[in-house]
Amino acid sequence: MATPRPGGRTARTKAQAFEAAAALLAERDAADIAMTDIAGRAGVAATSLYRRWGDVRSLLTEMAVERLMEDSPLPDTGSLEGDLRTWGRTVAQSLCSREGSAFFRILIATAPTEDADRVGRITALGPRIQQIYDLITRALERGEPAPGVMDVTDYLLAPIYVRALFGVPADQSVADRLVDRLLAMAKAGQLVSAPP
Amino acid sequence: MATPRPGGRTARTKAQAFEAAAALLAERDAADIAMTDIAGRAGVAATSLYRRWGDVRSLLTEMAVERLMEDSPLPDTGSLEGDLRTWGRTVAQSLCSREGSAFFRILIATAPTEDADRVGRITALGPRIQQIYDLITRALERGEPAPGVMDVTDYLLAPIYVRALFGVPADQSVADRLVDRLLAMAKAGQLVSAPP
DNA sequence: GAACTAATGCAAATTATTTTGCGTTAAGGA
DNA sequence: TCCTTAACGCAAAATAATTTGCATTAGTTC
Repeated sequence: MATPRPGGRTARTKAQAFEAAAALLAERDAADIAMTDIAGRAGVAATSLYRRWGDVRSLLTEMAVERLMEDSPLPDTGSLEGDLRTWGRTVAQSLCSREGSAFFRILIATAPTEDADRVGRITALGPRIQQIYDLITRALERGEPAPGVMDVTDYLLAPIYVRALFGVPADQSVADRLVDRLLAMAKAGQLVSAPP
Repeated sequence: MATPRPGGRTARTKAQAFEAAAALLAERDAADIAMTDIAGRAGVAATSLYRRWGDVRSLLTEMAVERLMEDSPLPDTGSLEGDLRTWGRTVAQSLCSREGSAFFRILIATAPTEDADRVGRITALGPRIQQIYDLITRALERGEPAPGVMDVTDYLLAPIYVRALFGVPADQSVADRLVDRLLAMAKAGQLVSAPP
């Protein structure tokens, strides 16, 4: 039978490969990174990488997803405003750093275009959507009025994403302003407040 | 002296190459397109393409920029609301089509990460920013109150871009709703109205 | 700690990509 | 029309990327 071995050596190889990939991505463009380069810096045979990931794209994508998820955990401040503010700042800081921006762009660049891919593309957006959903659900459970998931996506996440993609700096004040306006719109009753 | 020859044959080669590139991009992922493939479909020698564009990335980028600019011309309806609505619909339709989405992702994927690049990355965003600027300037000259360029970017362009990138469909009603809320915010005085 | 085998490394073979040299075609100006 | 030469096509050479076969290492189970 085929018994998988996630232990010791395998995990070490993956860690080395991901670290090398991240380092290379920090110094040059994704399109200029070859499997050979990653193998060389990681101190690993290129054959191993080919056998495990098939091609550079897959390796880079997997690495980027893993790294991006490590950042921006879900806060719990007790109020929607506090949660959104904290989360917005974290996301902005994570994505607009040089590293975060590169990871994010990798996800978009490598997302397949085909039909089955829609799932793949949403994968990149998905986890954050889930976080938004959780924040809103908690607010509604507390009895607070809250905007819909798509509203938060449109008016908080999207502006941050666009800044990250195009290299426009986004500090805390930018995130704060976005949150302020989102909440103002929600209070003015302009956004749909759909309970889960 | 080196006299450039943009005429006949040169233009034809470029047109054939771009058409082939666009066709290939419609059926497979950008990373799976080789210079050889484009040359083959275009009925052109690969050497010519290498000599002119250097690599596949440059060719695809140049093509995508050209094609994206052909769409979404600047409207002039006489009112800011009308202009924004028309323009928003056009941009949404252009970017969220299968083809437009692929072109747009190419721009982001191939934009260099380095320092000098900031210019390069903004290139993709730039033309639309200019359009926004023009719309707003016209409105202010008519005496209409108008939001700032970054406001339109954040609340109209960014949501559309994010939908395009992640494959979320965006029809006219989505664009219309975004415009409505943007204008509502502007009227409520929440947005900075900075004259040029 | 011995047997089993997934995962790795290494070298050679294979395939794909990119460059180079040179003859040919055709645009642009006289 | 004729001349000049930019842009092209073709074939061969040079590089780079990927695959394959086999020996070796080291988790995992018993």
